[in-house]
Amino acid sequence: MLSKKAKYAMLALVHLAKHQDEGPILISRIADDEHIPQKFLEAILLDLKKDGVLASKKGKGGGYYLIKEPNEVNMADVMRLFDGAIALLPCVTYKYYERCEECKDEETCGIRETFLEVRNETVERLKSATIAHIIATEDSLSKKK
Amino acid sequence: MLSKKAKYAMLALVHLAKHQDEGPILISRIADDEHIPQKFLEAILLDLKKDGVLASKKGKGGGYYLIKEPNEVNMADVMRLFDGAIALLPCVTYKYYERCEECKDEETCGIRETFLEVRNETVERLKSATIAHIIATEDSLSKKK
DNA sequence: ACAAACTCTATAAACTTAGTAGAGTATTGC
DNA sequence: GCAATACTCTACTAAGTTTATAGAGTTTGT
Repeated sequence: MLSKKAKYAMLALVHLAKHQDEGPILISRIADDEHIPQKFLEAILLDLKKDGVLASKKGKGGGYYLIKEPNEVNMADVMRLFDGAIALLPCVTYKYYERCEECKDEETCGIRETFLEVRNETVERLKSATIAHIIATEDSLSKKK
Repeated sequence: MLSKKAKYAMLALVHLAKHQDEGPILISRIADDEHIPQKFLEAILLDLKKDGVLASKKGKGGGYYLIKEPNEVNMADVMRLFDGAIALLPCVTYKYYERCEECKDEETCGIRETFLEVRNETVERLKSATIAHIIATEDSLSKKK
């Protein structure tokens, strides 16, 4: 399962993209609008800033804003930032690779092969899910309704 | 991430399928061969028994054995049994459905839509990953090597 | 100077995971 | 019938993670 952190981060990013033309957005506003505990959100936005997705301005008129284009920020990266690996087994991750202690032969492990395929599909799908794509999806879902 | 329970369950099931012709298999043998803590494995096999995948025999000559065909047992079911939902968001699961507290409108949520697609792909892939399929994969990987 | 607003550190409750201990129950072989 | 074998059940626990909260600190604009 996605952590609350990752989920909140995604909501905040979509919010920031939607209000990109309004200058810096207050943490308190995002927290209110998206129903996220403010103090918790502060830490999340800070992480996104350290990761180079957002920037902030202090003092009056301050707030957070996107510094990447909405089509350059994808859910795979967000998920990795907050929840670590996307794969369901440590032996099929790239960045977080870890051998399974109980594994006899990784190269011929059928379970590994299965979860490698799942991982690849998921990563591909999440990479194509950019903020821009999510907003477009929401527009299209709204029209149908 | 997959829990150890689910991983161990998969290893045990593959083991049982491979030795299906030898009658009941001892917990201790599976634990030794697959490098799984025995006491932990006992609980896992019991769960699989309650779920109707395995049966057991007590006393001398006893042990566990498959009562479903290897092509009828898939990793989606195993994962659901031990780890709950396969989906990454509670709002896109069928059996474990839960509304996201912070969600404004589920029907038009772009994040939900993304993770619904991921879920569907993953479930499909894991359903096709039966024990029989995993063993066949291992055979084919061994030959390549 | 002062208020606004982000930043940083510390702490904690609740929950989950992974595993252990030990007594209990059923079955087989002799 | 009895001893050995092997699964079953209940209870417990250590460690780690998640989801926060509290409060002091720092920077900026006017």
